[in-house]
Amino acid sequence: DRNRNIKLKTINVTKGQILQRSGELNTKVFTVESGLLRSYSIDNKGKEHIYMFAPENWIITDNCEGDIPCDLYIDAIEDSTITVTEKDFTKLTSDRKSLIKRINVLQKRVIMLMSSPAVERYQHFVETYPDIIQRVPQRMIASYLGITPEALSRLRKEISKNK
Amino acid sequence: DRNRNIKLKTINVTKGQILQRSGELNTKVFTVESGLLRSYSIDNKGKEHIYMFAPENWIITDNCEGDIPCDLYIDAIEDSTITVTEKDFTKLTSDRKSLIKRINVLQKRVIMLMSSPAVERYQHFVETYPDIIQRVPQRMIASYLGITPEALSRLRKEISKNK
DNA sequence: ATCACTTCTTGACCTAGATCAATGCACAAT
DNA sequence: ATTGTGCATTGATCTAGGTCAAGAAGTGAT
Repeated sequence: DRNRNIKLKTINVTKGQILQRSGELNTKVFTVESGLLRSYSIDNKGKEHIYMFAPENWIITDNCEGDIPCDLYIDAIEDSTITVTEKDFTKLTSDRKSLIKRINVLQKRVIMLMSSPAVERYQHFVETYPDIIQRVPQRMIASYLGITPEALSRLRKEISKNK
Repeated sequence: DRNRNIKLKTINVTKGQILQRSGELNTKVFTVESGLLRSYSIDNKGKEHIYMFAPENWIITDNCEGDIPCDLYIDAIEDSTITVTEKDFTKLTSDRKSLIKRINVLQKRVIMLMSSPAVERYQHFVETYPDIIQRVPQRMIASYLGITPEALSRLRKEISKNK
């Protein structure tokens, strides 16, 4: 059984209780036995963006790797009973690792789509995939960012003006 | 080695060549040796939305399960050399299955955030998680959908008017 | 019962980004 | 050279959804 080597405990939490904060290092995974948890990020204007809800039998965690600080807060929307397990990074197959990395990228993308304006999404894309920019037409970058080619053209102009 | 039992072949594709269409059943995973692929969806107005780029060493696939039709098109942005493997659903651990299911949900969410207006995202949410609606305040639903509580209130009113 | 607190709703106004249409530009084919 | 054809840019206008502010209605604590 895959849980043989990871610590596991069951705890009760009350509505509103925070289990994890953004910026913390964290290696915990929460499985909801009963109740309801949520994970969310807070943007630079202080606005909350819910990433997921976790009712009975769902698993909720920030998909951050070992030494990278979390992006998400996790708290209880209802009084809940949950089991807490530690992620065991040493046991990950390379295959699982790449799935987790993929989830990570998607997590960031979802949060950015909800909380960042097009300019920031573009800048983040440029920093993260500088090589891709050189290789694909701008309209495809626009399509990836979720905006029109016209909008991308204008915001690029704006960026270049400001420096 | 995890590839022992899955077919694997290397093929060359030319720029513009389509490897997979939305609506098809598909169990293939493409690994890019050289070149550049992309996956994308087409919304009901005929507009493309790029889900991901896959340059050298990236893996690209529609995360659809065995008998569910794909949402994504995959094609080549540059002439590319890729290896094709078949997904082997029989070999999945329950653990891997749940990771894949999670990626699936995220994939749908990213695409919807890029291509669907708030009303449709709300309706999709209601259909997918009818129980959650009952249990969380509306402002949290709004936060999950990426809109303000005011906007959600108004679009709900609009929906109820139209029936 | 009343006060405090929170959620939801509504209205007036604003803005990021979409849409539509025109123009310019590069590169390929003849 | 010239005629596409697809891409980027620019301008004018429009709209979905955001912001801000003010009620209304529910809920719990004293």
